Amino acid sequence: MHALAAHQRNPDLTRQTLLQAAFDEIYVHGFQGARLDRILENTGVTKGALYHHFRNKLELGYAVIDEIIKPMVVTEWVQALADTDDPLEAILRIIEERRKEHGETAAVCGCPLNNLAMEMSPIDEGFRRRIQALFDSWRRGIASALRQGQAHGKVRKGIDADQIATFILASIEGTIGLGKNAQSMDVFDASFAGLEMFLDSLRPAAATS
Amino acid sequence: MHALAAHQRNPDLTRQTLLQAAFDEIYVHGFQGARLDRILENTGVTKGALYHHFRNKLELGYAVIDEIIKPMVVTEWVQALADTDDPLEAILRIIEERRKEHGETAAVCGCPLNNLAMEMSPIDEGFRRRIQALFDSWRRGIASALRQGQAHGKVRKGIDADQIATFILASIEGTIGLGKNAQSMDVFDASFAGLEMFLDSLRPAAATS
DNA sequence: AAACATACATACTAGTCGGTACGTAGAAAC
DNA sequence: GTTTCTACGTACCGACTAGTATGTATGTTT
Repeated sequence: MHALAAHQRNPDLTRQTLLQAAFDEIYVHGFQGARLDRILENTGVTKGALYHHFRNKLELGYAVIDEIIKPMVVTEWVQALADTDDPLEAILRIIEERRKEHGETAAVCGCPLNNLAMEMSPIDEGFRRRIQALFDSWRRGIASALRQGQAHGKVRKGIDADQIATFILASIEGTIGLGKNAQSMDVFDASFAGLEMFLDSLRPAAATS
Repeated sequence: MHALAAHQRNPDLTRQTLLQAAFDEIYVHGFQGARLDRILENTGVTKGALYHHFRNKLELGYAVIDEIIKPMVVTEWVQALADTDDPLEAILRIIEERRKEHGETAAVCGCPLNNLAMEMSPIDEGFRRRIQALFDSWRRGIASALRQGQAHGKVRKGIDADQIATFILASIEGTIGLGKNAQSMDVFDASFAGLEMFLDSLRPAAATS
């Protein structure tokens, strides 16, 4: 609360504070359930400031995707997979890292991108397109990592990297989603073990390491 | 619109009409985004009738899960899997059946149960518990079908049926979710092909059929 | 230091939406 | 046929909420 100092002036910080608070609010309540007043209360920013930086609620939502969620996908997944020789191991490692880092919140609130996808895709085309673009770059990141893995003999050559990447992404989101609903790590772990099994089945038959 | 005749009296029909319209409304807009006025407009039922049958919006939402969505899960999945010897083939068949039957709507709006799970799990415990119970029976249905498949030599014996069932369920929901966002069958098909591959990997090594 | 644009702050509004109060018509009971 | 309960119908309200109008302080330019 009151993250900004009393009467100092710092537009970039104000904007960033609003974006982060909006992300948190949307993360828990969804976009439609998000209340601007709650964002203002949590930041100490006034309504005038908010509407100075963003034209309306929808633009704020779009900005959250473009400036908060997109960098998350890029750094946590696309870049993290860019230079790996063993994508199958890397994917499992990233998931476990994220679980430790985000902790309880992620278990309860799930994946911010998928939440918005489920809520807004049928309702608002602007949201849908932005979200689809992110899922697409995420999927392409996995696919090119898989191809790199194939080149290094860590992944079977017979598989269609794009197809498998899509399924891996779907499995990850599904796993997070089930865990979010159950709010128990057991469900998440069970599904995660299945994913691990599937990824193992993508290894070349002979050489294991 | 105006699904009920002018001044005829039929409380059971009125209630059912409201439930179905509420389901449709929630399916598209989510529970928070659902508007009672729109439900009334689409049915021709008045507000007095609605509040005669349901105490408030939340109770209506609960009733939609208990009386509309739960039967869906039971008939379309639990019962459909109950008496099969080859669950892997059955799962693929059910998904394709559902795709043909529900058609465009399901592609755009996804899985009603998963939508509510993503939206309401962190917000309302009553929703969360009901949804979790449905996912649980769904998962148990898959697991017992897998065990039956193991008994009939259609599924490898080495696997943990409960674990794999959880992952299969997660993959299904993830696949539907990605397809919903992309609104193109290509994405759905790609992920579906991956699921098919995974299910194939669960077959016994030697005997194929 | 005057002029101007940016970055807020405050007060208010128009509209929406869940919910309620109250009335009434039809059906069942007696 | 009167009472009584169920099943609605109508009108309205209070709370909330996105958005706005307008004022003002701060930094920048010239």
